[in-house]
Amino acid sequence: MELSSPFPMEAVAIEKQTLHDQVANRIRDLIIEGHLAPGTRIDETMLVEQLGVSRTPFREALRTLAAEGLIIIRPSKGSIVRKLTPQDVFSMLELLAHLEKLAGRLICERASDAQIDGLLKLHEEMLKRYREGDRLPYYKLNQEFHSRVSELAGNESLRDVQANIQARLKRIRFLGNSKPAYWDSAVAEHEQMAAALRKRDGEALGQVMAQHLMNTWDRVKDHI
Amino acid sequence: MELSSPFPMEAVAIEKQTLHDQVANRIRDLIIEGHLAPGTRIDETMLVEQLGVSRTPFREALRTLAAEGLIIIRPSKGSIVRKLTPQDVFSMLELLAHLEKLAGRLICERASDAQIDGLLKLHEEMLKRYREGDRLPYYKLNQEFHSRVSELAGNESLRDVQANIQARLKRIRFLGNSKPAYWDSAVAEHEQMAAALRKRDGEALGQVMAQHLMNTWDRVKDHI
DNA sequence: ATTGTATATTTTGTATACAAAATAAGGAAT
DNA sequence: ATTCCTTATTTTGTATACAAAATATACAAT
Repeated sequence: MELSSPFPMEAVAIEKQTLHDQVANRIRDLIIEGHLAPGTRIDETMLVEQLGVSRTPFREALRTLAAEGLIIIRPSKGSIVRKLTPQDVFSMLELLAHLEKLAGRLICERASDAQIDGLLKLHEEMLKRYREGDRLPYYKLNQEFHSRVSELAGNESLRDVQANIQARLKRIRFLGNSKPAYWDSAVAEHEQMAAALRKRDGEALGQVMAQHLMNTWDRVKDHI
Repeated sequence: MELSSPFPMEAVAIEKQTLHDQVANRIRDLIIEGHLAPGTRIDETMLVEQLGVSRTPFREALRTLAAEGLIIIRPSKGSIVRKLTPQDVFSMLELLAHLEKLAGRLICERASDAQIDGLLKLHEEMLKRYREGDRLPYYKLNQEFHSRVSELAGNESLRDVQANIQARLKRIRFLGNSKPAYWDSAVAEHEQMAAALRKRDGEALGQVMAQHLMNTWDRVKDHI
């Protein structure tokens, strides 16, 4: 069923940022870093004041964030930071599992040796952080690893969807790494990924990645 | 690897529409129905006049559409209707193939008999239109069929992503049904889906659906 | 004719102002 | 005290106004 992608990859141009974009980024960070907790009402007057912009770009930013699924706009009743139900998280992880399974298979077919090498380097970095017990850097490298796998799969839509879901799950997954035992098992799974990568065994890689994501459900489900 | 979803399905409330939403819907229709061709610049002054709204809700609608991938906002240079490159379409179909493969597997596990029956009824409807040569109604039922498969898979994220991609491909897929031979083969594939559905054979259903989508690439690729 | 440059016009981005809706506050009646 | 209703106050939605940027136009110099 698989077709090898008939298109090469290409670079993207850098665009200038409008106020709207900056505001969207700022709010996104506030949400992801937990300064705006899920369920919190988004106080326009306050935030507009705090960010020093007028309501027009601010509200445009809200539309963007709503479309991304980070907030919910209730007509005439204000916006709130979206609170993920267990159902939401499960469905996102289930989907992500399949997306990354696909990505895993595809990179083994499509990525260059150098690119695979880059992934393995990233993996080594992660291991180092793990051994030294540096949770935050590990976490960031982990995000980077998964993003890059999706990136290198050579399917832009896949990358976009993965990025969106990963962003929305960011906070929750961070919490999931709290228990040491959880971290150990996650690292073990990453070791398996690295092994599959070295062999360019797409089937195995996909399998491990999917399993990894479904295990993530077990690791995070009590934190919701 | 598969877990059966630990959550039941539930109904959703109906929300009132803001002006912004109405405008977004209107423009979406204009794009999907081809009144605003891909690549076309979106003339704010003209459309705002035509729709009888001010620029504020109009521009908010643009943000929403941009987040959905239907238009592209180039800062200070206006918005254009997004033109899909062959790469874009391929990547969307490749992804869609995997999403619907997953959906096919899941409905066989999770959907009720009545729901599967509903799908088969829809299929019969489609056949009738096919035999009578009514392309447009067939096309609409087809969209409905694929949407409902994703709906019944019981994974909200999957449904959302499928809906988004399907919407963006709407026009192009319509064009793909032009040649009679193409239509014949698409219907043949749908017959296979129905057969798998009747047996609740998720593996087979997923397989056919994925194949169906990859064949769609062949059916549409010359229309881009 | 072509290129370049200066000026006018249009288009886009943001702020403010006003209207409508929702929420909160203040009593009166039970 | 609790419920209901009425009236402020706040919050949200939309329109308009102004600023900045981009594009088009006109004209001169080569």
